[in-house]
Amino acid sequence: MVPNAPEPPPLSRRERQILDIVYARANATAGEIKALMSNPPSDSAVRSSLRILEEKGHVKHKQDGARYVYLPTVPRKRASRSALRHLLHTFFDDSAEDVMAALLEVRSPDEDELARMRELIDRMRREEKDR
Amino acid sequence: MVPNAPEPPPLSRRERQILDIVYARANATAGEIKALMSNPPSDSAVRSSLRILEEKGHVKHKQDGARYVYLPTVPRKRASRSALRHLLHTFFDDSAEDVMAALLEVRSPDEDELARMRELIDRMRREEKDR
DNA sequence: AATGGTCTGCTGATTTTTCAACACTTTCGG
DNA sequence: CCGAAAGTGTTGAAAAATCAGCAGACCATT
Repeated sequence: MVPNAPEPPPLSRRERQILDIVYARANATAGEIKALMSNPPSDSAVRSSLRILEEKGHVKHKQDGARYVYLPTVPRKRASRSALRHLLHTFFDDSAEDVMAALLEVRSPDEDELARMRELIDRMRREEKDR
Repeated sequence: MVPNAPEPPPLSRRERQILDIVYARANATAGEIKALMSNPPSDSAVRSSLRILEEKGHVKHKQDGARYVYLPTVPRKRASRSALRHLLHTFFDDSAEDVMAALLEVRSPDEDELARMRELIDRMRREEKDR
């Protein structure tokens, strides 16, 4: 048993799928979530899973007329950093450089985006110099 | 129903945890996997899950004396690109630049690593110019 | 008011996942 | 050689996940 040892993911398969859709969209109704699924279960199955996600604290809902709009409880930014850390550790030996290489390969950014990415690095280097 | 709509993750919670450990280490015995888990189940529970992962085709084993050493069937590089794409889509609206910003924040690379990352970008820019 | 469509909440049946006990085999150390 | 430790393979029970049917509520239209 090792400190910081991985716990199993907290969400089941369907829960994970649904929460990912909610994060990708920023918010979603049950109907929207269902429409975004390939081979979706019934309406009520989607709704049951959302209710469980809410009980577990991963989403909350706002009333929109008669409908519920579901939102993630953990802000996207925070969840994204956590997911990124997990990715770094699992597949990239915690190396930022290796993720970057993969990123460039996967996304093939255009000239403008490359320039902006370069500027992010330069800005951080400047900040490190000021330290 | 939308083209490229997300499927639920193919692995259950415990399966996911175990496969992530196998990827992080490159290979592992059942005993090693168990040792790396917080609050692990019994030996035989870990082994059962590994056997199911193997039946599902996610890992294979090599015999090492009396012991099995488990390896991922999908190469780490390929799995990492797939995971990165999913991360991009779920949390970053498919923006490489946004992932980079998160990466810099999460990892706080040192001067050497920043320089190497910058060089990756510059190399890609050169390649784009040659196109 | 009646009707149809869309929604929520609940429930129990079914399926999947998780688990550990146990039998057996192999390896290691005294 | 023997016993203990470490390993594999199997199995069935318990727990968790998944599902859809259904009742009722809400909204829009006729």
